[in-house]
Amino acid sequence: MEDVARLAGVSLKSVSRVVNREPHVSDSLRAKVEAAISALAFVPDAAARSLAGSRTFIVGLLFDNPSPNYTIKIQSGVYRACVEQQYHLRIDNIASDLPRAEVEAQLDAIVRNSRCDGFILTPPLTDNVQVLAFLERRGVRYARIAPNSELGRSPCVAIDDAAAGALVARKLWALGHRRLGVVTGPPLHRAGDRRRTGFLAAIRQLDPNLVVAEADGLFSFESGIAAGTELLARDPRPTAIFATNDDSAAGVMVACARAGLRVPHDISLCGFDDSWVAKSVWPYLTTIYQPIEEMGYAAASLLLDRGETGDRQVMLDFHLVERDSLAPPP
Amino acid sequence: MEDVARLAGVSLKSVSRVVNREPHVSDSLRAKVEAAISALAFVPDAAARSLAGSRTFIVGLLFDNPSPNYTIKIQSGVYRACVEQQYHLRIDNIASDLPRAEVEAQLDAIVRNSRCDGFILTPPLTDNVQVLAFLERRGVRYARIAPNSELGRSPCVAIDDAAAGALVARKLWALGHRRLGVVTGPPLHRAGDRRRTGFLAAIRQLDPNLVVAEADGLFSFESGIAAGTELLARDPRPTAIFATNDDSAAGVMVACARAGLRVPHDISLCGFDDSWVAKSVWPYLTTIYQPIEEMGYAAASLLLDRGETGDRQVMLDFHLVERDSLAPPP
DNA sequence: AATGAATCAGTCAGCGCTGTCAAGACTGCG
DNA sequence: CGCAGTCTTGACAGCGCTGACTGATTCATT
Repeated sequence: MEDVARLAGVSLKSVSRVVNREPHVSDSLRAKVEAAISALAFVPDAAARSLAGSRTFIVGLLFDNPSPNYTIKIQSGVYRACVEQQYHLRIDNIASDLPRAEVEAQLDAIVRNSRCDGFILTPPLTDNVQVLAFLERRGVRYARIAPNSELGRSPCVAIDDAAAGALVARKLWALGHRRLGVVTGPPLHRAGDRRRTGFLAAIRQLDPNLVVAEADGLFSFESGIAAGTELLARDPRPTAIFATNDDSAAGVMVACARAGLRVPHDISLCGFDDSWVAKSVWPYLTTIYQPIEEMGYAAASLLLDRGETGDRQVMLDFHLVERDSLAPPP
Repeated sequence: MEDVARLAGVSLKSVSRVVNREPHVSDSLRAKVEAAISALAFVPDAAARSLAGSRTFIVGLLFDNPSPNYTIKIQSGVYRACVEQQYHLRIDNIASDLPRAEVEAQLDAIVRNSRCDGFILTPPLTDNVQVLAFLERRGVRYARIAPNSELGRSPCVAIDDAAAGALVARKLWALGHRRLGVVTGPPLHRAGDRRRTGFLAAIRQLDPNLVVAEADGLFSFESGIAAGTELLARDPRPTAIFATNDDSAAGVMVACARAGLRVPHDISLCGFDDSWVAKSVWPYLTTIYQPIEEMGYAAASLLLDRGETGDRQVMLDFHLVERDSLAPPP
């Protein structure tokens, strides 16, 4: 930095000002310093910056019980935002299904050790009030991905799960399906439940008397097989099933195959997530695309735009990815 | 740290010595300091440590074109090792299929910005000679995961892919299969090729005259469908197929279903990786388990045990996970 | 024209550690 | 017993930056 200052003919502090984009710097000075910086390929020392200043230039990404596909996408989005803003990314796992004290101990260790400037919370952590309270008590900034409670409490990014569920409902209806089934998500997964209620509400609007068959799933492949089997045993048998995530949809597909039913000829199937499984099954799964990578990116941006932009809540778009698992009823 | 020193009645430097496990520290002093440290729940400041010392306590994990399942497992292993050794983990993606200069530019930025104490390379980066040379030129330590060339060049961890291929061969043989097929991996994937050649060599040993049918795959689901379809069209049709990774095995399974063949009753199928797909298909896939998480852990340990243990090359165990896709020939 | 407020640039201490050097307390050996 | 060599501890500078402060201008206001 000293070299930069000397080359630009200014003080150390001025270089620091330019690097940190501080206000009250004249254009001419900024230009001189920037020229010197690029001439010398100067890279500020992160350690010194965080030692001297209060920021650490590290963003912490907190996962709990991560599912690979989801995790990797979130991570890459957050990473992209970090690179853009010259931040570093730190990943931490935490087990939130332990007793309260232990969860706090883990968090405490992470917060103390990492000294992150802020954290990004993913589901189901994102709805864990205990975690939120802890972070707030410590005065740590955080942004939440796909929260389903206390939206206004902190910056967060999500999609409208209910509207997405409704979109699926209208799509199946438009194809002519009138005997419908839904595979639910885990009891505590609020987003999953919103997909379901959005779906049901849209159907109710289309035909108040239509009863939709429901079977409990856990967002896993195995639970999908079980739920699918259960649904296929109903009389009348559904002609279309909406599984509220892709993994359980893949399970339903297996249940169909075992029941001798061809997708989509005999039965239509729609998933949710557009995760990697959607293209690891045959036929390829029609599903709702969630911009997971974008959500990570948006959350990190929210966290790093130090309150400058007013918009603390970002709703992202979803859409239906039409592949090969939907057709009119037989 | 000052508080710790005061409480223990020693100098700052002595606390530093204990924290850094430096030699020539008496037991009594160490005990005093450790007591004070835990009494005050002292956590050394990473920024100050790296500013004052030469180390940064950061490990960089480099990915190129990551596949979610693999990535997440490697990452969690590396993470575990980092936590144990009080290191931080930094993740970086690099696109290695660009022109040489651009690859170097990316690496340069990462190395300069992150100031990592060392890097961990994953495939296919792990075999990229250009990257290795760059890192060495910069004097940066690195460890490689699953390399397939120049093993002695740096610390690395791998499994014996050829032996694993041979294990599959003997297993299928023992079940009575004599008409065999193999789905290969991408042309440049050395580990995949070693699985294949290990398999072929073992078969040749069992019966020098037996010809194994081969079809090209790319480690993807889609390529597995194509390769499977091709193999099933052969005359005589194989009674058992070895796909050199799980994704392509899942594709083969679809090809079987489309050909009206039931796995494992009509045809046996074995994958490789024991990735998450292996339990997202029906029937569950019999496959070779690779300790991917352990590989990450071992690589990080290798990197952080600053040359103290002599063993610079770690071979990890694999094993056959017997699930439901193997049976005697019909 | 005089006053206060805002803008721009600089000085310097110090963030919390570790490396270097040095001094004192031992040890073993002739 | 004395001396060199080793072990154990401490004092102190300084790593590369930024925050707080200060002074010199310029601008807006009455």
